[in-house]
Amino acid sequence: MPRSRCPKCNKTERILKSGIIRGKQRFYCKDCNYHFTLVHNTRKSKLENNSNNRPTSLKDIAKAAGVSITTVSRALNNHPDISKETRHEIRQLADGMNYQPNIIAQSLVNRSTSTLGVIIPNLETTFFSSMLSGIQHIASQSGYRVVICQSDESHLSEISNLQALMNNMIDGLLICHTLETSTFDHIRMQMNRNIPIVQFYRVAEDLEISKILADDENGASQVTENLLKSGCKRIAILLGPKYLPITAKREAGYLKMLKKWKIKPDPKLVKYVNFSNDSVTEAVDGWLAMKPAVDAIFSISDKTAVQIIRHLKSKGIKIPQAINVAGFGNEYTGEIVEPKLTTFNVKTKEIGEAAARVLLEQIISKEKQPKTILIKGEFIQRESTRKPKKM
Amino acid sequence: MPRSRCPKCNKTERILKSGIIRGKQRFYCKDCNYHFTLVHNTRKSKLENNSNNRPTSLKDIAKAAGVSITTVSRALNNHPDISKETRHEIRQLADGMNYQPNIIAQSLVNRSTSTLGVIIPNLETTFFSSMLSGIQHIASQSGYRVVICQSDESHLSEISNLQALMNNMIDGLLICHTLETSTFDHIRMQMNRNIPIVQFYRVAEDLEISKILADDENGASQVTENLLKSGCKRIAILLGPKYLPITAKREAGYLKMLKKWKIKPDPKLVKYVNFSNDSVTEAVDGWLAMKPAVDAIFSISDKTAVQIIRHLKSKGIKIPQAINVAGFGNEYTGEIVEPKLTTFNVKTKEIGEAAARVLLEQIISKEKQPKTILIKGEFIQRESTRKPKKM
DNA sequence: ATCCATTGCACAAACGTTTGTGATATATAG
DNA sequence: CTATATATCACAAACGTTTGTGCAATGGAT
Repeated sequence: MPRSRCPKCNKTERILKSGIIRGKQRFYCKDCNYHFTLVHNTRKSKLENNSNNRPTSLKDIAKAAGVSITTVSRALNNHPDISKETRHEIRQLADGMNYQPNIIAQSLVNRSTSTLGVIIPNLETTFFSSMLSGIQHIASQSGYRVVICQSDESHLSEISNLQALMNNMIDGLLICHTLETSTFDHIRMQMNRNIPIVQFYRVAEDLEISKILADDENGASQVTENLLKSGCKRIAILLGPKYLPITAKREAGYLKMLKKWKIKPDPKLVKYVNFSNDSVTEAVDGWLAMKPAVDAIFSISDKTAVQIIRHLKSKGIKIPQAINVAGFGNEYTGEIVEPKLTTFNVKTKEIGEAAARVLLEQIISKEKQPKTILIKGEFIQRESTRKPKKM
Repeated sequence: MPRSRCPKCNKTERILKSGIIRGKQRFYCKDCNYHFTLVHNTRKSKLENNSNNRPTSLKDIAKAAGVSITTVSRALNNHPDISKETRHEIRQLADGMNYQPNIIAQSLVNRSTSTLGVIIPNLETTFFSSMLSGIQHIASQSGYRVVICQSDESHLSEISNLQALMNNMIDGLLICHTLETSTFDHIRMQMNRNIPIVQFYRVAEDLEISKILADDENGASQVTENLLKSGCKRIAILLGPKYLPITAKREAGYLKMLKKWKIKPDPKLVKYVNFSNDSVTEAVDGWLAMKPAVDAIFSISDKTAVQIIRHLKSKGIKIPQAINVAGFGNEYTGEIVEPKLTTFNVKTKEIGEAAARVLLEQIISKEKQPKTILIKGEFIQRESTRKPKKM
């Protein structure tokens, strides 16, 4: 039999039970038509919460200083409305209380997180990690944080990373696509959001966003030209998957230079591989069997070039006397391998820096006009190819 | 002459100007003692704001569905209070409106950002970037983002990065200290916050936080032992700066093994360098001049070991016939250099993974008990040292 | 018909900031 | 002394969520 008292009319008669809600008995006063639950703890023990070890907030400082939250906020942000004395006093207090502004709350109200997102295929090779390093340095100079995701060369992973990042978390995105990525609808879907996106190194030509490119075509031309100048006639070229813009660019540079030298390109000298060890050695062995003999191999990357050098050496083939080998990228191993690798210096760190700069510019200026930047590289003559003859 | 009407008493007499505030004239009604400014635009044109291209929020969905924000939130979070039908209906609507929850707002109310901070000396060497890769993979598996900072081996930069990250931005921190860092007050200052910190690779022994360590002492012992077994008598060791725990550990492992073999350590065989090229070659040249001759050099890192190999080769010294060279770390270049480098495989990626795992565990369980984990490595015999003799 | 339990939703506070604007005290001019 | 300007501060809304709890309708048991 309910002996509860109605909080409104203060009567104990005509009080009926009105169900159990979340484990607690509810009552209903027929007189004042009021539903209620018997609450013992007086509305959250908020005062005890005070001793909770939360970081100090503006509210804490305001209470300590005897001013309003507004005043504290303005004082710390040097707003002219606040007098020099209060400003100083509050800053002292804030320092004393070890105040650190809550960036999350700031982000919420300012609608900006000072954070850049980066999606990159991989971090374990210096080629990519140095790009990231460039990005990070530029970002940090402008007070931006960098959150990174590795796609591990998986298209699906790229998509899920993209979605995870674009949830209001970042002010801008830098992306270098995976080898698998040949469609770009996932990017298009995000382009209507107000978050600028910049592609770097591996880009999709037809998207209307900014791109930072390595000078692939010109680089491939330069490498090819140097091989030609050194007397090579039959230059094989090892490329990546056919659908990659990078592959197309380098092939174009290669062909352009052959044409300039009036050498008829031989399709058998062009092979497309997926970067696996086996596919590389298979391609090389194919060339070795050819007649007339191949006298130079131009490889898509330094990594594969080093592999080729080791493979040739294991077969007793002299480099560069019998075959010239050139790489692309200028990774550190190219300096270590013997003979030292002739290559093209793709300035990876500069690419990262440029990408970050372009992105920051777009974030700050809110300018949407896409921009394309080509980072020039440089040919590096080392020992794995013969020196060009004087012309 | 002011002809304004008081909004309160509706009179036009006895209205005085009362200053200019933010460019607008203010008035003062002597009758009702009321201050006011003439406002033309009726309290912010908020309705126009609606067409603003902000991302859809719960409020938008609520309005479209004709329910409350609470209901939408609960529907999308599968709260049992909401009926299956409404739940489904709202999810449809949300998908249609391309709703993405605002992570910032969620973070604010949940007091957690699902973000890990990483401070690492450098990203351009695979040694560190592979650690980062390990961290990133584990974090991403658990749905955590990773924000990175490079300290560039600068202590001051480490400190400023630390402060920048600890502002409520991250749920936990992973740090690998710089070479310069020998005091740890900046870490201690942050330990009372509720953000767990885990040190990896380069750690401060006396801090009461979790540490992930490479098996330096044991590794150095193993390398030394293998050199001894191959017949070396005078093993020189190149170490980093003296105050680094890593230096101490490796020196200890080296000395321990000498003692076990009853070889009296020669202080001249131990040198401390700062990793610069010059300091390394200087140390090596010093050893080369010694009598009795040094027959093995054990180098603090693979990078310096490769340098040493190139230096010795340039002097025509045969490796390993005249001098054995061993490295530490197992970087990729060790496989490329000739002769291939004997080294100790510090499992960098595993260190990163373990660090992330320990940190995540602490974040989730709120357990504060520090944990120390040793990641075992393995000796790798290659060509730059003689094979151990059968014992 | 009366009482109670369950279901399904809404209200409002809270997270920690920033910021537009109101309000008071004081200074200055006439 | 009166009328206006300035300096300094406070109020309250807003950012987009989550969540404790209130309330009404429905249905079942007595």
